[in-house]
Amino acid sequence: MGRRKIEMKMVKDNSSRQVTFSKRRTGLFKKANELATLCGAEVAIVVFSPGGKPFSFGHPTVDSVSDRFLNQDQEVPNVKARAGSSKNAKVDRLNQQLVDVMKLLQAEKKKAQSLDQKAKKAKASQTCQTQINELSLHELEKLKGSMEELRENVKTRVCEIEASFSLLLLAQKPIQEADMSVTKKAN
Amino acid sequence: MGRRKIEMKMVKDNSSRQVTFSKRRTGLFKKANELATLCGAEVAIVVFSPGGKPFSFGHPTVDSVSDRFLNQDQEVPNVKARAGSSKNAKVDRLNQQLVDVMKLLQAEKKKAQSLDQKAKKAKASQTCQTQINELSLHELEKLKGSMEELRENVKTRVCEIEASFSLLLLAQKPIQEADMSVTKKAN
DNA sequence: AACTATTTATAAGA
DNA sequence: TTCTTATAAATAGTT
Repeated sequence: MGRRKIEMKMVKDNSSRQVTFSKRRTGLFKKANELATLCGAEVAIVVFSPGGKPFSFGHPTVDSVSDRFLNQDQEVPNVKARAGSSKNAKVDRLNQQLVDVMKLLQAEKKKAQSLDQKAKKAKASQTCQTQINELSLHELEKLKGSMEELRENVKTRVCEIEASFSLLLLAQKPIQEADMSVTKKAN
Repeated sequence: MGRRKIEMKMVKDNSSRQVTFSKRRTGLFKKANELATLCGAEVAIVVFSPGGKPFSFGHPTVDSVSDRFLNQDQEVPNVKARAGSSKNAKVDRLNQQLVDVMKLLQAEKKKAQSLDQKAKKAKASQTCQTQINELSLHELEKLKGSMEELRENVKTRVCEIEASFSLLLLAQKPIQEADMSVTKKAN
């Protein structure tokens, strides 16, 4: 959008690139502001310059928007049980694992509920100092264990899903590059 | 930028506002993509439409960028050129959601660790009956909350993955249906 | 969803 | 860096 049309490739010259970045970042944030103003939309943008400096724009704030994004409550989508008719075994496998995770979560939910109840009981009998002290400590330990267990279980499941997903991607892109973007840091 | 200049105020007409949102959101994401491409910058955008539907753009991914933003101190990750305008948008989306889950687990893990430490502290000061009684009860409540939060977050993520997965399955079917199954519920 | 008259963004240049 | 300006790109209103 200027004197000349430019190719959509990385600007080679370091200095020009910095200039382009500044101008375009300004433009991007302006556009974002207009979108928010005109449409009443919530917008959050985070940008790192080629030099690694962070910039952000948020309406109302970066945090509020990203929070909303991360905690999107969604109802449970109906599981399309297409496993039987599928031609793709890998897909079926992935699907099955998702079901497994759901079951796992259900189980953990029950477990957590019983822990909740015990916690409430403990709180109710708070008047009895000594007893509750020991009890709550006990529950604390159990809760800790439960939490670690839950964390481990979910982590395992996610790893499994991830592995199958990589397979799936590879199957869909026979000659293309492996999807490194999925790679996670191991815990 | 059109037939007429418009005031920078909320568009009143509901229908026009939706149209404006669609057009401008597209433009915003395109600009973001250009910024990332031309300058090698990392960009993450999250937008909620006036109707509450979430949209996002990330280069390399929303999560990698927001993560870097939140933990500003890490080294510069290499930018795997992975534009949001990829051919296989559905796969990209699913891919990203998997990354999301991993990120979530990381966060929860950290949280759980800090809770563990507090629990240990509580245990260490067990000698002081009254104090520990109150403290452990407090931690018990926090653990409970944390656990519920973890459970909810994971559930949500799994739902999202499942939704995208349904999409993927549909996309693989010869007779493709519109991907309404992935439509997010307005908040 | 396409079209186009205009406005806006911006690549070069100063 | 900031400003100027010729031109490319985005888009508001229309069909």
